[in-house]
Amino acid sequence: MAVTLKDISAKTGINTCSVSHVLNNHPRAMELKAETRERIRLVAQEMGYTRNEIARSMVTGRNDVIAFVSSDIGTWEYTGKIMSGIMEEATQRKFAVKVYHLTHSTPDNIMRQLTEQRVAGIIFHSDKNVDFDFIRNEAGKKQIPCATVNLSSTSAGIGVTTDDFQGVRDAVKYLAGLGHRRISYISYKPRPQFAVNRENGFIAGMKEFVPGSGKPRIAYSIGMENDKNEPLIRNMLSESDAKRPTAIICYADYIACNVLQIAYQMRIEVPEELSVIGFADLEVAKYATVPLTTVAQPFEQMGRETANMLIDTIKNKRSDILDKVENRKLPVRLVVRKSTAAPRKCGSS
Amino acid sequence: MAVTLKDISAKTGINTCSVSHVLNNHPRAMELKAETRERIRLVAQEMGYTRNEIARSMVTGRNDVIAFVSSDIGTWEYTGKIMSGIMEEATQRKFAVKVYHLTHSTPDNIMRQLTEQRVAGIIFHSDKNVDFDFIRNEAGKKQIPCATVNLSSTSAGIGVTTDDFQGVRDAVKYLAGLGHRRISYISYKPRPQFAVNRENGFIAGMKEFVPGSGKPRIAYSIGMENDKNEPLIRNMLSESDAKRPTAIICYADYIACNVLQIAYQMRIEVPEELSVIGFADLEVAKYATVPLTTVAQPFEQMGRETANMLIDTIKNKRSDILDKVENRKLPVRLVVRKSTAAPRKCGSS
DNA sequence: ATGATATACCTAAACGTTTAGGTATCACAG
DNA sequence: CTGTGATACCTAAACGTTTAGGTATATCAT
Repeated sequence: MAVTLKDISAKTGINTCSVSHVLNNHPRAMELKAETRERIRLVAQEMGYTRNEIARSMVTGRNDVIAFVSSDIGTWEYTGKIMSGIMEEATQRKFAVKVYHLTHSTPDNIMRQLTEQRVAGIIFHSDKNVDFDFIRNEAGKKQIPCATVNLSSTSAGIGVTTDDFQGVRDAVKYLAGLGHRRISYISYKPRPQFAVNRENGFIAGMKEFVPGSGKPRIAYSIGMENDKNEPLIRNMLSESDAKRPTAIICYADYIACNVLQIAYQMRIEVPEELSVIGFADLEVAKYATVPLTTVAQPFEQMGRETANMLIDTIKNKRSDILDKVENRKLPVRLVVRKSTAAPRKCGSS
Repeated sequence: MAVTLKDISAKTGINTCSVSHVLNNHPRAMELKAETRERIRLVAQEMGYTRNEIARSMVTGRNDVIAFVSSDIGTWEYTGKIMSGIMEEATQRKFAVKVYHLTHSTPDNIMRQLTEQRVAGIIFHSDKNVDFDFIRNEAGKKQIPCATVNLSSTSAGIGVTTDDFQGVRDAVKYLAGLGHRRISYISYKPRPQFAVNRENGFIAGMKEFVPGSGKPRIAYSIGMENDKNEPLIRNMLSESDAKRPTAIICYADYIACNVLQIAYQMRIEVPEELSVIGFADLEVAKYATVPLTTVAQPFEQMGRETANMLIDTIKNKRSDILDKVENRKLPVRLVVRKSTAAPRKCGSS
């Protein structure tokens, strides 16, 4: 169907391998007359030749494709940002990206596809740690480099996350600076690694910046669904004025939005009577009716750096490098919007 | 490196092609003794054989990969949902999905990659119509089936969108049913096809359900950035009580959120004094402080149906089918939340 | 006239499959 | 004891590249 080197060879009278050399700018193409080279290029152009990467892959044994395996495509908005970062880096380094959705397939099924298709490396991304171990082990056996992104697992390998600890600690510092002392934190119940890190950031921040504030006040959400958090938050905001927190930090923007919703229903004004801080900086933060102060995670950069590390590993592929451990924690940044202010009673106003 | 058919052949003493037949459950495998088949399978298992799809692709001339080409990865939250739908359908039909980001590359560069990598079909997705024509033409020349998703272009080909007209018309109908008569609409200035369709839905709805309401009130936003719409909206809400709209329908959820923000700043209560309706049903709609009534688009379904149509085309590949025109408009659904209610003055309350 | 060197090409083989066709052995009918 | 058909395999070639090596001709010094 498509034009092949053989077709060009037939038309120019030059053998396929010389044609190949010319069209790939292989050094050996220099052995041919400049005029011949020109003629080959011209004919290739005219006939609409595009090289067959599949055939090329077969003979070179390389396949410049990385796999992005995720359980969260279409679930969380940030997954798209991570992908965008991966794509940027991959494109720049001449790698293509294939996507695999864990939800539509079992891990072993995906692992089979990945090996059959001879992907050069795997980037894994999931909000559940469980699936990963299987993929990581299998990839290890098959010598396929593997990295994780936004997955703060404790297991070995290469991976990129954000500095969750620092993020919440910074938030506490900022609130303390505004004069807040009764700060509560909403954490996440199953306590995956990232939730633990954020929680520890809160505890450390309170100890450091609000000394003498006693036992840190932490409540546990059990998930993102809107209604699940309502009792928890309502309870938190129903305390007497003297005990009620003047600020709440949430482990996620969505939870912070829930707080805003319930505060609104309870006629508690934000930020005058209550400051609220989220985590992630999703669109909901910008578009909340009172725009949300939040800890912004650099999702695109996470994607870029993960792809970068993975492709490095692929390119220096040696078995010892497959066992390398490198975890990068990218710094996060507090974005101050309108949901935070100095507390009413104690302070300047 | 990896185990090949030849290795299995060597170990079992059976030639590669018979081994191939067995491992692919090819009918001709039946020519072998059951015992031999078992032995081959066992050895393959033991040696950890996984077939090389690259080699297979080369000899069969097929490559079960579809390309998702988008300019919006990481830009709009719904892109992930569309992808998820595509992946679901593709996985089920044994196709892999490669992703290409228009932003990190030029259209002709991407088109070259697509042909070099011999993808079987292309799904195109962009908020700008421009890029598409080039890709569509080139794909046409190369006989690569091509479909669009969420791109209401007027050009030929296969594509899936939502029924934008119906969506806004339904929204008007619903508001009219609540007793609203002064309904304004915020449209989008460059007026791409989808914006025109939604606008026409508004005009038709007003004519049908709010007869005698005069010239439809339409304002034009010039984009999504928060600050760009503020003067427009502020202006709209600053009219005297007798003239101010009691309801605003927006062409997008983000704009509706802007309306909520500004209404809040202006102390106009939603929904008591103002009803607001968005379009898309993104996360911001659920998490707005007053959860937003909006027209929900079935993004995942769009993805599924697009992939479905594309793969059908790939499988019956004949040149005449490449010119087929099929545009599906999926129905949308009004999701009523808390940003809409009967207007205060005229009506039940 | 001989050999060395450079120039401008060409050939053969390989990558790992699949496809289409071929063959050796045996049982059994006539 | 010849021919037919089934059984259980095997061989050769192809897909489109790339890699490594080979060769024919011309040029020039000795």
